[in-house]
Amino acid sequence: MTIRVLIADDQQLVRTGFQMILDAQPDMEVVAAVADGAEAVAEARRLRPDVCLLDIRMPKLDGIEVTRVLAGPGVHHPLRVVIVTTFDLDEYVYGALRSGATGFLLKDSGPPLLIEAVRAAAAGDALVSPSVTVRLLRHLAQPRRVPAPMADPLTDRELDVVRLIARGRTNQEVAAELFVSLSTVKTHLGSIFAKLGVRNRVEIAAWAWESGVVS
Amino acid sequence: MTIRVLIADDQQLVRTGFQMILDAQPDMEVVAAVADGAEAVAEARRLRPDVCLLDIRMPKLDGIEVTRVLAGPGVHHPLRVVIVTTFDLDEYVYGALRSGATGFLLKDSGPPLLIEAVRAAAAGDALVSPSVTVRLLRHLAQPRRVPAPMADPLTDRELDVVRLIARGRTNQEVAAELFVSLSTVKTHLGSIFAKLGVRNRVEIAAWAWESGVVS
DNA sequence: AAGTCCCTCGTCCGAACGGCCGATCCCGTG
DNA sequence: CACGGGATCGGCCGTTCGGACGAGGGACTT
Repeated sequence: MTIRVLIADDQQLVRTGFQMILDAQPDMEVVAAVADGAEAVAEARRLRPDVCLLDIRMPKLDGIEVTRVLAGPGVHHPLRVVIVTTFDLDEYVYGALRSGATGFLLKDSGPPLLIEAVRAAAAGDALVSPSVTVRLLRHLAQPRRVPAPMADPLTDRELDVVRLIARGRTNQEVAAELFVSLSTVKTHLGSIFAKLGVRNRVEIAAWAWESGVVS
Repeated sequence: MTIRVLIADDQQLVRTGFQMILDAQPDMEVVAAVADGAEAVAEARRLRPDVCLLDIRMPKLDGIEVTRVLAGPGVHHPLRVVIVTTFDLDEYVYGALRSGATGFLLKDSGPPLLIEAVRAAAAGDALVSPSVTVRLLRHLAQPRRVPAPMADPLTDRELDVVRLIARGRTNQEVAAELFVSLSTVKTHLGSIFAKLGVRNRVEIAAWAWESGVVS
């Protein structure tokens, strides 16, 4: 049962390099090597490989968009996709993994990791580059919400206001929902501004989301 | 610069197996191989290895407790710890990673993964077994729901505006940061209101936080 | 060449916001 | 009892926001 692999990268050297590494494995076979996202989609649909190695930076369609098409939600026969990129920017990582990728490799990874990533993807598992994984783990292991002990804590009433503000209510609506007058809401708002050290209601909302007051 | 490794596992065969694999690497050296958690702590403090391979199931102290002692928060000179186990139960995974481990390997992983995991840990990175990673990713990608595929998606420029708005910027400040006029910002705002179906900037912020556009 | 998006910019205007005063009431604590 | 803090109101004023127009240019598709 050989693993059939598709490679998509706009750099010729990368394509051939990956192909040589993978073809040297007895249980792997590169069935296509294309240079842009549109070709990747077409060939993937035609050849139905087990695993797709996709670069992020590609002409026409980038790797994340290709992933969304091939492995995203709602796809009937999703392919395993491993994103391979030079950049490890957070936006790429989360975008890729959200779009349905089952792997994320940096190009500075050695051949062993590439091979293991393909093998893992074929098995339905996922291998992520260690330098990226360490950041994912920090996000996972640090859900502790302690932004600032705040010298002057908000009162209960002020928190009521904060919660409604953070949901997009206007001062009028807050007043109505709390059964107080508009003036009262504005007074509370003033105290909140001072205590949080912010200048407008959107910053209150941002603080509320960050600190977990709303979710 | 050889990587000095400590192995802790209560099974003799596993210890020697790991030791043979790692000692075969030119850049690695096993400095100790112990059979229980108490010994692991003692030897780790005495020899100060670069990486510790810890089993979870061990007499006296289990691998997670050892990790907490050697690499947990508040430790002055934390060691890199890779947890190696036969079981991939979720409790173990999260417990291990929260306690400060920088790697999580299943014993069914091949030697290449073990070697890469040690190398990654020594470099301050983290490698997690693919079969475990895939579950971590699901946890990570799940809360990122897509409430509505949005018939009319935001353009790149509109997303720029959304991100700044969500951080509490005023229209003036957005205009300045994007090098456009106030009118342009307001026009974009209008499109965003229509597309998201919201009525004020705070609801934009709330949408941005919920959808993960900002974090 | 025509059409369609997207980005850009402008004006006018009413509503909402935020800052700054001050004020009353209640309920604790010292 | 006096004091302080929280919650509740009111008025005034300048700034910001948001809606509703119109309009030009650049890029891409047909």
